[in-house]
Amino acid sequence: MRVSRSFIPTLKEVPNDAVIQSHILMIRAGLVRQLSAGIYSWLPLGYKVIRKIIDIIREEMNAIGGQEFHFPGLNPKEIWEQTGRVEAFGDILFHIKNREYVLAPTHEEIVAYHAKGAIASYKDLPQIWYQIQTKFRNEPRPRSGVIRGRQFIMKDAYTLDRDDAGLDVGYALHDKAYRAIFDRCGLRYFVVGASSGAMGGSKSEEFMVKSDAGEDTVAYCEKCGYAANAEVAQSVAALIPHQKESKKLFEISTPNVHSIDELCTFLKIDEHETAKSRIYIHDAKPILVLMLGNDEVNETKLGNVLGGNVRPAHPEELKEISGADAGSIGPIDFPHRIIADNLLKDGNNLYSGANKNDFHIGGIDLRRDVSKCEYFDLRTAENGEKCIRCGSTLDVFKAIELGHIFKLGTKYSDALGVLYLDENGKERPIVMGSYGIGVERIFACFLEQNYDEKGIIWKKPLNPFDIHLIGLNMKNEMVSKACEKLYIDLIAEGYEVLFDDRLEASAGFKFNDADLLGMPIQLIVGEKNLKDGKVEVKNRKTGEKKVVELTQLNSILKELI
RNA sequence: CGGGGCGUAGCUCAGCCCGGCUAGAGCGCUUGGUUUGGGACCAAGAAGUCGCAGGUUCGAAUCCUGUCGCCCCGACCA
Repeated sequence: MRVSRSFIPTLKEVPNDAVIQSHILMIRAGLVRQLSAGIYSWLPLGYKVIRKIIDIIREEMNAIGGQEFHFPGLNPKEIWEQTGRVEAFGDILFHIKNREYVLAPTHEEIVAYHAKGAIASYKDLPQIWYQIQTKFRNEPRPRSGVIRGRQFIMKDAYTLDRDDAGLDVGYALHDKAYRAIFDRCGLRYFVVGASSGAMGGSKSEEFMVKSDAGEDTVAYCEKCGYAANAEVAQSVAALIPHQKESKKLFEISTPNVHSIDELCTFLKIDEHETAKSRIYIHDAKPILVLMLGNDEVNETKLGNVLGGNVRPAHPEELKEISGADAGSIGPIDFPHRIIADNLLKDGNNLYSGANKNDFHIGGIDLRRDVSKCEYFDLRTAENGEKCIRCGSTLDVFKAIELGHIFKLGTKYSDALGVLYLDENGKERPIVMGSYGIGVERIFACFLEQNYDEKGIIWKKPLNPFDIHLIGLNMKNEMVSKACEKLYIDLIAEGYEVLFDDRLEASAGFKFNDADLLGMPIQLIVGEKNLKDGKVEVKNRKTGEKKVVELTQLNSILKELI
């Protein structure tokens, strides 16, 4: 492709709207342009990369027996009402104004609709159906460039099986395909497993890329591979030491002390000598949750421990329940259920609220004074704590979710009546799995992992071109003739070549554009070297430059690419 | 939806607080010329309903009200 005839609008300056690196680079390198919040147009160079990503996905999906579909983006609302998902999606679902249609945010309903009746026998199963298609979600706040858009390309796959054993097989196949896809795309990623108890033992795994631009927080152990969403991640943190002697309980006047920080300052004590109290309402009954020092209650873990409905108590409710307002609540003589974080186990000589405004109690020995207390893991794992599995150090960081595989079960088959006959002639619901990959997210994550201060650093197989051929002074006949020949020859050799044949652009301008666009190899053709029958080969990643004989160019390129 | 910021030329931004001539700069773009190994130089030029609507005023990019859009933080994320 000739630069002089291509639409590759590169930008010198950092666009106002872009904040994260991948977004900045996409816009600066002329890969994408924004149309509206969360809505992007892919420009030719960017779309070339999108197609390469899609090709890889398609190959790996076909390799596990997937059959490619193209389902409509426009769906009858009625089908979505039958599964209750018009309500479940709420404002996220786009509605068409002048007909009873919705824009599909995913396609479980449509898969189930087509499977119904058409798959009538166990002999028709299993099936793997997939598509690579545009999805629509009315995100309340699109952000981070193409990472969270209102319209995006998704590979979504669905398995149809007779039973859970079949589903296990389909799920494992997708796990394998996903690893192959992300490996081939050259991404550094990891897999977060989460067994969601509420779904009846259903399994789900998320494929994540570490990035500050991410929306999920995960805890990850490099050594053993333990990875979990921070909401559920477990860690080993030091218990507070049990002191030999427990003091007696004593009450202290603490006027205007409402937080752990204020209490520590007021009494000149360490945070680890205090226990913070929070009151929740669990199935209409109050419950006191005790945390060490300033640790926050992890409400996801709390919910998992308690089951049922859990919500923080309203400020107005606190006094009636405990006798005090927030800041003075504590476990001593608290008349309802008390649970505490594991770190407080065996704690003594602790300070906490007195259930009387402006008073705290010291000398609390939890074993002695709060004997009915139950202990659970209720805190959020923090960076640097020990891995629950292997004991080495946990990393807690932000991550981008690239893909998600999970076992659906019979939710949609039941709702839509998607049944088949088994060997015994008995009707059974088809067991489904659902598997998604964000195509643009692969793109963005690749950029997040492959750039420097000059621009993008592409590598096979996603690079839009293999070679960036740069004619330094195209008005010089020797240079232009040599470039034209190289362009033809390299293409004939099977390389994808971007040819900067611009007449006017100066050398420096072309170099900087080439570094920004980031093709793996730059082939620089200038008068000086050409006089000696040589050209310069530059490795974009290492910056290494070699002046080589034209006659040896082919073998050198073969080594490099 | 809550909090914050921004909307002036293709891009980045100044001007706005304190209203006043034909609304500016840099980059980019066009034409001519000189250049061509790390974002060249000279000369001439094109380009903006100052987001939109209403109001105040002799006069509004500037003040007021409303509205739309975009970005960031939070909430949300099947």
